[in-house]
Amino acid sequence: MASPSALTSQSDDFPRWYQDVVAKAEMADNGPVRGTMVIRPYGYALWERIQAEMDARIKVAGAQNAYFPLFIPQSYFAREAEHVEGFSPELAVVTYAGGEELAEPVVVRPTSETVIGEFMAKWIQSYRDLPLLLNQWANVVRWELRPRLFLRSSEFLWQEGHTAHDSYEDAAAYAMRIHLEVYYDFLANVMAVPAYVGIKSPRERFAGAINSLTCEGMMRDGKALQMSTSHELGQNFARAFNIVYQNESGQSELCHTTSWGASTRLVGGLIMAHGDDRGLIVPPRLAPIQAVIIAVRDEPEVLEACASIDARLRDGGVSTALDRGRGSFGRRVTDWEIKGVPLRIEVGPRDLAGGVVTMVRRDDGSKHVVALDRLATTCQGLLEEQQRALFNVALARRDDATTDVTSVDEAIEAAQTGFARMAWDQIGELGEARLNEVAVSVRCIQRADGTTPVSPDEPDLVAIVAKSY
RNA sequence: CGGGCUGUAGCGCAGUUUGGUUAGCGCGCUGCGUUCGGGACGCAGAGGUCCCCGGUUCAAAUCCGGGCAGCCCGACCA
Repeated sequence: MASPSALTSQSDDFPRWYQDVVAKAEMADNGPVRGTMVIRPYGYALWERIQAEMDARIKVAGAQNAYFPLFIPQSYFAREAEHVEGFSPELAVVTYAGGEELAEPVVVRPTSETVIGEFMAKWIQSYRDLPLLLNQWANVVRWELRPRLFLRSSEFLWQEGHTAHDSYEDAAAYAMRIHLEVYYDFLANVMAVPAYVGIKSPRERFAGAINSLTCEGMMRDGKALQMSTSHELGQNFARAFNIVYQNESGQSELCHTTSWGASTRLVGGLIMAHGDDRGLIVPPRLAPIQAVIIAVRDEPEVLEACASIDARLRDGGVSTALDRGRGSFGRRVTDWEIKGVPLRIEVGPRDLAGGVVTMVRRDDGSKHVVALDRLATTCQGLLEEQQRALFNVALARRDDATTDVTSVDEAIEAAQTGFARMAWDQIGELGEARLNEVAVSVRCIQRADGTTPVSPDEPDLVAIVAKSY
């Protein structure tokens, strides 16, 4: 049955729908300074889940967490020409502190290649010190003129990995490993987002990198969102910061470095990749609350039953919330739907009389009457099914909205509603410029089988073309 | 940087043209009661430097001058 809508519908006005979800699911607010963001507890809980899953994968890949300063000497940026050029428009610079003008202005980090490079140079002496694999969880500042909560804010949270290796091959292999085993794996298996993987065109590459790997997700309005990046920095930063090591025969050599990151933008991606007209849809493996137990009535027997169901589910490893029946049923249901909780467990007098509860999946709204003695296993089963279904639905949607084309004009047309796929060598620099003129871009370049190439010079590569956030 | 628009309760707005008693409305909020299987309702309440400064006037949210802030479009940047 159609209920009066709490949100602007996606088809009506997608950006407005997004803002409504962020506000009504209590995820974030605008901060007092334009472009800043207050992340509210529910939004932060989602970020903490993202952090936990990615951090575990990062550690499996061998990197260790560390922390570097927020303030970076301005002179550091000048050392790598492309890097400084790329970042200077969005730098926030402190020129006055401690009651006086600073002798050297201090940059608020937009990314940490430079400071970390400085310290890598200090810590690396010998080939025995390599590879050096670091990661940090931090906030960064990139001054934004057109901010949007989670997607583009002047300050945001992220993870940035920085590594140094003794060879180009080792560095490239590590960047690829992070790209696939941390980011792609997390996106596919936790966030249920089937990302297109590939490398960035030279034009879209990170400032200072020799190659950038990317995971591009399709949002429900058909636009692309870059969900992670992994960069091969070659010897650019090693040269700028003198990151050298002695090889086995005693000669000094420059390191090869990488950097890679994913940010709170992923929360925005989560909203737009799965959300529907009823609000957010959180995949069960990511959900801070996997099941909400709703007391249909605020009555002692019902509340008691809810408390015992809650305890049993927690014992069974399900993270739960308990809704104690204050306020109207419909309103409470709607509020939990907006928050995207995967499973709603309704417990009312009618259920209890029959020795059952009613479970409702968030993704398809299907109702399941479940006997009390099969609570935990059924709950687990429905969560797992929903996790799979979300990925499969997103994959089908992505493939349906991806059109193979043979000309730039066709690519532009396809990009109005989805993605276009086209031979990379048929686009060329000129074609890419024409795309950019109409706010369409080459999101990534991949092999025909969809895997990530190691260089843009491989033959027969295809480009994924779309509008983007 | 150019053009357009807007600042009134937590949010969204009306009122300003034509100055006039106590500045309203919707949502939200507080209390009580009835409700509760898909966004409930009644009654009673709380909440305002009408962006700021100055001027005109018996009287300014309203008229005049100056300032500040924000939004949209364009340009720039990626």
